[in-house]
Amino acid sequence: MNKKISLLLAEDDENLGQLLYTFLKTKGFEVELARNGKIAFEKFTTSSFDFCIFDVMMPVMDGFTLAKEIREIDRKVPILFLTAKAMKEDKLEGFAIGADDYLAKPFSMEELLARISAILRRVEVKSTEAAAHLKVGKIDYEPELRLLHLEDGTKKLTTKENQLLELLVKNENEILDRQATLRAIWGDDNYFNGRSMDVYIAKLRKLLKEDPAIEIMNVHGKGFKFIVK
Amino acid sequence: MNKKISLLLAEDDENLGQLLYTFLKTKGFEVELARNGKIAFEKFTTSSFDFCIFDVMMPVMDGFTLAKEIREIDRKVPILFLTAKAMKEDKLEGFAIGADDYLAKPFSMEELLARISAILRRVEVKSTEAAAHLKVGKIDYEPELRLLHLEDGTKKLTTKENQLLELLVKNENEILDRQATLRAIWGDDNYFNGRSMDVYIAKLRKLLKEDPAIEIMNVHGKGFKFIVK
DNA sequence: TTTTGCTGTTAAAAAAAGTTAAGCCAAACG
DNA sequence: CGTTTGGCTTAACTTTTTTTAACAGCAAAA
Repeated sequence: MNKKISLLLAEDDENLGQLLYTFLKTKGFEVELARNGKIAFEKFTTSSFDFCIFDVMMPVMDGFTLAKEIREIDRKVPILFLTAKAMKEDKLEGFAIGADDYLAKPFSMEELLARISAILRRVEVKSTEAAAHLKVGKIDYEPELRLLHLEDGTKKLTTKENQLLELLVKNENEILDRQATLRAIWGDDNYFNGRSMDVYIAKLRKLLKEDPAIEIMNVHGKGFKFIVK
Repeated sequence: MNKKISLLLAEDDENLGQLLYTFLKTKGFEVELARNGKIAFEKFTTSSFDFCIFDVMMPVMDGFTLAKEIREIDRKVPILFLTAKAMKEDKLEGFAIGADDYLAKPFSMEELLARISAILRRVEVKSTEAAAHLKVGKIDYEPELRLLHLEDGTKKLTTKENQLLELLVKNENEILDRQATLRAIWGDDNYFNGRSMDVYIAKLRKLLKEDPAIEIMNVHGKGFKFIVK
């Protein structure tokens, strides 16, 4: 699916650092861990990040100084501070620098995640997608516009046709689990929705049959597999 | 250059409401105060706001419900919750809905202001570039003036035409939920209003058809999607 | 091999949406 | 006042999209 969100994490405490690193990784972020502000700043300047999480108290270069430096070169990247003390002055200083949020230790992982999401949701919106064209064999497919360009003209896909084909194509050569797909598109994997899905598989096969290199293969009891030879 | 930032404040407590209202006014915001969620929602649908501050506990319609309704029609507007209890579950629920921040009573005015600023800074960058002003190819739309400039003259939109088009444009490339839209514009999502909306969709399509890059796409059972290719 | 469950396919039914026109009501006009 | 006008809703009919039904075929288990 979408590109992973890259996250710069600056935390000097080994334990907490590892914990956060692992947690955020499992949540699907791409994470860089820096042990102090200086290292973090170097990382920031050499590659690019979508989000920053900084501990305030760190050796060599503290979180505030780091944030100030970064704000000089990037006015927009969201920054979230972690701090041991919930001191109001610190808090205000952080916001003044341009913090986006502030989390006092101890905090729960859930809460951290919730805050990251809250901030990212808005920032992310526009930055994404540039109308991805999927070219498979003779076929040119634009999921965003629900268009399937075939040899004999362009077919406008219906909502369901498009959702299903998009999932199939995005999981090319992998098994698309039947139940998971039903839940994803129909919301429920009951019998009738299953039959409905089979009907749509038949429709897609009919549409795609002009390209013999493409096949929607059934994996009995498991799901379907979109294959390009 | 800058227009005042408009702020929707939903707070049932008379004292706190007045206090916040006055404070925010002096800080240069344009503030609307609503005594409960229902009134707030009506205000939100009739005029437009840059920022929302909602008390969680309110009669008639609580802050969470209000936020949910608003998120259906505006995925981006920042929402900050105020609550008497600093309960973690509440907090998480708020973030899940798409809150941007969360402030537990009692809080200082300074802190409130700091948080508003922190959130706005991020949002503002985008909103200036975006503007509620659509200019695509031949079409130029001014929602505030209800004017649609086409190749062959300017069309004055009616109230409903304008409300619907504005919502569509503001949610460009995203699904505009059918029911939420009905509640936002018609106040009720019954069958007849639904048909009425379909009639307006047809009208808008007819108006916009001169620009082939624009499409109002239907997402069966969900709503409509305004697409600019 | 037989049975059972899963899938392929086509057709019919149902639901949602597209379109056009008629009806209704309130504000503006004569 | 009666009439016109504009905006919105309701109605009627059409088309599209999705679901359900029916039956045939095939795969795996018994």
